[in-house]
Amino acid sequence: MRRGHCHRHGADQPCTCAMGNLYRFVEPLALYLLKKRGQTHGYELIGALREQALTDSTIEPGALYRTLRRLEESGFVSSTWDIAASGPARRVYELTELGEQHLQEWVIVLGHLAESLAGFVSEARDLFPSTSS
Amino acid sequence: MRRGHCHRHGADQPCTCAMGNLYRFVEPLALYLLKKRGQTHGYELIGALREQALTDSTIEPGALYRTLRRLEESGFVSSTWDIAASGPARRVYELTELGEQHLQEWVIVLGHLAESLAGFVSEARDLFPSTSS
DNA sequence: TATTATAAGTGTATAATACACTTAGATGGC
DNA sequence: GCCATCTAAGTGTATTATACACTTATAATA
Repeated sequence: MRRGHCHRHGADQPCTCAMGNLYRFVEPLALYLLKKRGQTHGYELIGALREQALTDSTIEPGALYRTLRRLEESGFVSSTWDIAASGPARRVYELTELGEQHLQEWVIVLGHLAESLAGFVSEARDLFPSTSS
Repeated sequence: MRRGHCHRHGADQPCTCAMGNLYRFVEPLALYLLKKRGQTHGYELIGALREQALTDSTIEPGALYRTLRRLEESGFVSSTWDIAASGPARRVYELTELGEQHLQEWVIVLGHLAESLAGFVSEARDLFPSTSS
């Protein structure tokens, strides 16, 4: 997306697309959804991510599938093929013990980030004269 | 930095370095500092960024200099050379009108992100049994 | 039989970061 | 005068994350 032009969300208000590539937090979101749902497959997570996204950009299927692959290589999730269900075979993922720990680490890191961002936003707002009232 | 190993912050608690490449928010931080300080040069901003960083990783000189260059190409800042001061010549930056608007957009976007992150962290914490008490 | 929904990807370009390295002016110690 | 150090502004290049398009294949439905 070219900076300053967002065709998806219009010109009503600035959105992450128009600000360049913002981190989408695919990894912690995937770990969180796996923890919450127990077992799931990628395609189902794609739907869940449409409602969970932390920015106003949606997370792409490609990004999710690659992230799941990497999480498995790192030992944070394990997968098995489900060929019993109707439709194409599903690769069913599950959090490992290590993955649970990793999610908890993400929660700590993102907690700090949320606080820092809130503080920054508050300080930055003070630099501009209030337009309301 | 290899994931899971942070030589800078030790093993006391998870840090952004060990979680992979997290967005460092160099652009909004630079815009904010320029708004706050009026006129500054890159080297001074590097020092300021050491105290303002939103993650526990410091922002690198290389990233800042490239960001300032890009901001100028986009018309968000303007620069002039200061050869009067002692030492090597300084490229002195200043926010433009467009840059002020862009900073305000960043504040809106990061405000939303801070809220989303705080909500996510809160929901994720609920998935783990409390260890305290 | 053709279309659509489901499911899991790959290809490839751009963008952000990580770490190392370079260039060059000024200052202070010897 | 010479060398180390501080100041200032970069560049080189590899890795990681994202963006968007595209492919493959199974099953259900019209």
